[in-house]
Amino acid sequence: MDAAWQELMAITELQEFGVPSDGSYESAQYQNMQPMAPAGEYGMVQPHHEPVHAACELSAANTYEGCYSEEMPACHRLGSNAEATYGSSEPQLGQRMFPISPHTQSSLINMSSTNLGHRRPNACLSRGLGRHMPWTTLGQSAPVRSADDLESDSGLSLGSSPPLASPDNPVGGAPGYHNLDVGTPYGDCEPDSMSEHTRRAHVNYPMDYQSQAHSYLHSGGHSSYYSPQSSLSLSQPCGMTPRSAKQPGLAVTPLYNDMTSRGSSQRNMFSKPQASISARAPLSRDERRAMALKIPFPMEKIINLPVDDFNELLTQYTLTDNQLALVRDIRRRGKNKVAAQNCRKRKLESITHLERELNHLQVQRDHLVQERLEFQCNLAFIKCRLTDLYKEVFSHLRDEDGQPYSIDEYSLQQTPDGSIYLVPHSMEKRDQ
DNA sequence: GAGAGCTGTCATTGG
DNA sequence: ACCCAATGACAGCTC
Repeated sequence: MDAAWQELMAITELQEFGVPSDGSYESAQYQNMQPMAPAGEYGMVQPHHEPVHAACELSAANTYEGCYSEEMPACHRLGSNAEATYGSSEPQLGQRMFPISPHTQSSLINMSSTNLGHRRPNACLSRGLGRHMPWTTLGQSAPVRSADDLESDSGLSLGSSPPLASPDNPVGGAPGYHNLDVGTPYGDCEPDSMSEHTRRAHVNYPMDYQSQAHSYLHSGGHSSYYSPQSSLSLSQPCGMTPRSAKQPGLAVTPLYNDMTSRGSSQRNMFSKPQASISARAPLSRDERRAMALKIPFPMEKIINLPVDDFNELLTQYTLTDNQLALVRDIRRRGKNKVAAQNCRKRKLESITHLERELNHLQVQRDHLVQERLEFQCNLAFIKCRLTDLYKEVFSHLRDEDGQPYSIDEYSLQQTPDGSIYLVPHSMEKRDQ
């Protein structure tokens, strides 16, 4: 099964990425870019259209239907073949997802929203819901997995995690994520159960993400806010103010241009396509969600802005409830992710510190034990020496008759003023 | 295949 | 009441 899948995926990759005749997918992609038409309700549709157009033409009707199987058990899909499967084909999901017909999109969205089930109760089951995805490829069974299945997290720099959250998670405080229609957030045309596993797989297949992000960044992913020119304005400043973003026709891509390392790597994409491809980090689940919902500001701001600034930022845009819910979830998850990282770091540092302190105390204890032994030896030696001196003094003492004193009957005692007296033991007992 | 380690996420708690 | 940081617990993934 795995081998068969890898084979199939390999073919798909050829179809998807082998298009450019010059051998440079990036350049071909870029050159093929065309002014964007407003994406309308399908935020991601347009952005992903051009880059994979050829491939999609080839398989638009069956791309998604063809890439994943309905038959493999959900839990099974998490298996070892996931890398081959998702690494090569899943990332293309975001791309291929959009060029397809509205009907297919609706199906995808349904799939997405369906697949947003809460992880905790039954992650497997929730992932398994992907079975409802209308993608059946060439009648071949394959893991069904959403993009979010392949990756999660709202973080800016780190990998991903299992899906959860808001949209799919009723507990997550994102009520709008269920029963999503086409325009709703998490119904974002983006499958929602990407796992860390696949995220890492994407690292091995950066082309997929790269092309997706590329499409989004440079082909008017935020069609509502940006003009088609934005996709071609490679030399533009990366940052964009929210207000300017609101102005139609401005050539800016606010969402991810502003992102940390990821953003910069994307900016370099055209100058050094191959290098940046391999270096690019995959988009996280929340990033892709944000793109799908056309969130008009960068993840970095969503997560890092102080609450006041964040709220002010939100007031600068007219966001739907779903967008607001997503943004707040992204913020919550992003902050918590950083907090968890810091917490673990502190935990490790604490453990390291305690181990170091333990070692130090053990050394100190050993030293004190050794010192005690030395003191005990010295004390024993001094006691012996004192006994010898005592006996010697006694041996020189004589009574009126010139007879020596018996050490058993007398003892020498010293008074505070330094005087020494010979005291009979009988008197000692009486004094006591 | 089991287990350790890593990571993201959620729930909870306290400031 | 709300926000936030910290943290335990859980689950998925990689090695």
